[in-house]
Amino acid sequence: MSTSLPERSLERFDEYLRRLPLRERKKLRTRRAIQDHALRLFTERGYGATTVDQICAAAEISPSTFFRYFPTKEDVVLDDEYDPILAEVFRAQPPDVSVMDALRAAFRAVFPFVYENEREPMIDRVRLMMAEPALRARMFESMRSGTLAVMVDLVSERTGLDRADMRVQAFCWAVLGVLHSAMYTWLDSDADVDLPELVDQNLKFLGDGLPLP
Amino acid sequence: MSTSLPERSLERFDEYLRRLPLRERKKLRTRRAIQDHALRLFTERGYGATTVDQICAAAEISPSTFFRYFPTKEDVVLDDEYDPILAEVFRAQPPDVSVMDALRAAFRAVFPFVYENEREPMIDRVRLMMAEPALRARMFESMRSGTLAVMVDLVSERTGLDRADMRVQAFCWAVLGVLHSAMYTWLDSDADVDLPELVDQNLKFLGDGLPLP
DNA sequence: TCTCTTATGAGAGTTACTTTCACTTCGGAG
DNA sequence: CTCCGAAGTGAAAGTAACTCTCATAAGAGA
Repeated sequence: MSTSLPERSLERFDEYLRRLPLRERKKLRTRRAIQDHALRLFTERGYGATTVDQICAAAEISPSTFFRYFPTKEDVVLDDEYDPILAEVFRAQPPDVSVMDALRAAFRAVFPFVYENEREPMIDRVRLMMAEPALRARMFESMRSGTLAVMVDLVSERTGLDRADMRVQAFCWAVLGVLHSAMYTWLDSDADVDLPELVDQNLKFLGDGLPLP
Repeated sequence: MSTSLPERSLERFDEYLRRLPLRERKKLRTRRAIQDHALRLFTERGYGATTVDQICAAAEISPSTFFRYFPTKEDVVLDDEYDPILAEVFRAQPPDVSVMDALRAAFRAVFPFVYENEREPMIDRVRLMMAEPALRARMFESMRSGTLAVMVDLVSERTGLDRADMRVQAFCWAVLGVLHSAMYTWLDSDADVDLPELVDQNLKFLGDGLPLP
């Protein structure tokens, strides 16, 4: 297995691996190898121009193994798993904090996490997702079934409203909307501005009723 | 060509056709035939279970013709073209009307239009889009590059703000979010409630700053 | 060391989509 | 009316993303 890969915080990762049974260790390593090689090939020669077979050759696995790890080629790029953190921080907010402010606190906690730990690969990934229509669409679908569902849980829980209540749904969908907005704005600035800060501003602006001149 | 199709306001359509040169007429008829047969097959046996070849057989065309009319199988279901109406009504609003209220007026004008004219096929289409993840994702992408872009134009035009201004982007993305919310709520009620009304309520709620108890 | 479970690889098959090329048909100019 | 160019169409072969099946190999537990 080639070692000329971008190594996203390798020490921490290996330390984490050491505690797992060998089988799990190999699985995680394979999974990560596929992702790393795929991301590298995508940025090198483009998403559409890279075939699954090429990724497999680079990662030294068979195509059947590829699809055992990732149901589709698109899923290699989409690897969010930050929703639990979001939920945890949100629930830890004292009850007198408003829903929007609790959400802002939660995002302030979750975004810096991914932002600091693997900044460059994340920028590559987001840039890739925005560049490829198919990936953009998949990311939306992923956020809809993931982040949105979590937010609906949290908001209905905190307000006592039904999950199906129009206000809960509208609130969460609007938040999802400005999250997308923040990501686009962030990318347009070439990741120059601070993403957590941007998200926070967007949420505040949303809570203020989107006042325009 | 079979005539046992759901006939969406056929008289009006034929009247419209009569004014076009023969070539355009045939093209539109072929296009519509593909869509009708596809939608019928999709609802009968499911989206994934229907192959393009089956659609072609039903519409009596060749697969190459199919892809000449629709770049992908998904595009058969996505056939929005209401953004111009939205823009027109929005621009017709007097300058003292707020951005959000102008938008509400625009949506009140555009939604009843599609809603009244082809109610049943539209419900089928939306239901299909929501049921199939791939279609959901594509619809988002379509609204992002279509409706959202139009809204950004309109809002920046009316406020004098730059299109890239964070407030313009956040505003439009939030609106797009609650639009999605309204569609989901609508479908959950089995299209029982009034969609235009639902959209209007959502926009008002958004403009009020999403007040939760 | 010997099973038993589970990950993997090989290969064939399906389907969405692409590309090319020859054929037909329509619309207009003379 | 007729011919000519443009445009729609179909047949067929090709690519790539998946899917399925089955045989093999490698870790886990006794």
